[in-house]
Amino acid sequence: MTNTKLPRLKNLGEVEQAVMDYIWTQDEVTAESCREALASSRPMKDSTIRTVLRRLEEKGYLTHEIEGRTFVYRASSERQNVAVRAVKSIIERFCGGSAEELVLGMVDNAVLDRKQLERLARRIAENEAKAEGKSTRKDLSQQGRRL
Amino acid sequence: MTNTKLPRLKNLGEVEQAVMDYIWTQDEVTAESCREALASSRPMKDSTIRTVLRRLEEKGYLTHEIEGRTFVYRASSERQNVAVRAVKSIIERFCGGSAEELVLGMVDNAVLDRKQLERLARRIAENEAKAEGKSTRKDLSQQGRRL
DNA sequence: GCTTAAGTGTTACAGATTGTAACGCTACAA
DNA sequence: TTGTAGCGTTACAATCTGTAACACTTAAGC
Repeated sequence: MTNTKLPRLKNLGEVEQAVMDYIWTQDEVTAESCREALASSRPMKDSTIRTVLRRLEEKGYLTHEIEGRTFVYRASSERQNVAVRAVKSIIERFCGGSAEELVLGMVDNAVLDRKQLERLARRIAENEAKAEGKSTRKDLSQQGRRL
Repeated sequence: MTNTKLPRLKNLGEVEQAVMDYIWTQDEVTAESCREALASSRPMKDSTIRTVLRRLEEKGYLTHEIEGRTFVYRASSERQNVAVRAVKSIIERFCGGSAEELVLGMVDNAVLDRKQLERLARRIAENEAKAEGKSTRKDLSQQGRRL
């Protein structure tokens, strides 16, 4: 489980990506807040940004609720999960399914710090010990992480 | 260094991706070998696959040499590097540049095994000790890794 | 109640990307 | 010298993206 091969996320265009990048830094956005935020680097009419948002929702990146009569969008999954999902797909494609070498590569390429990695390993090992199977550990993603 | 923000790799279409996936499992391919390999899941005329290969080369994913009169393609960068690069871009986009939480997420999501992670950390720590700054450690990517 | 404005839905459209391939040219092999 | 393996050129439709106008709806103010 958690292993069901989800359909590959559709590619994002440049603007779409930019919008997602912004949204991932926010909790929620409206068309307007979004438009304003990107205005400097990317001026758009409001109908434009709304189209983009709608499309992103179609592609499964966003959901919206209606607040009053305003659409409030938020990233449909947590960033982390999207990230992990994306990485997963990379791992499948590039590394024949094994993440190990990838992480090594990340260290080699200074994407990840050796110390960080050690710390992670320790941290996980500890948690491992305590948790001992009861919490799926999935919940961790909810425990106020910054990611 | 190694940190120069390379231009975002262009998106790949479905077939393009499939072709790359295949090529990444090979050392080198020709249009024909490629076509055959994908034939079952994706029959293509040879002119088709050749167009795809050419486009992939344009996008910087492949290079070719001429052997006799045959184009021999190979992935332009090592898989690992491409993977790391891709992951890097994900990290930038999703995680504000920090890989740490991502890796945690990978563990949470069973992408990476806790044991693997520990092993990695150890392995790296050891290597670290020996290497002690002389080899950039970049070279490791050359040391006959399976990735 | 009527008017207005904020906010959504619908529709359009051009340019780029992708998948697919026919055709034509060139050079090596028989 | 003739077929043919293999490349180069060109095409074309479908889809994707960026961009936006315009029409519709409804809460709010007059």
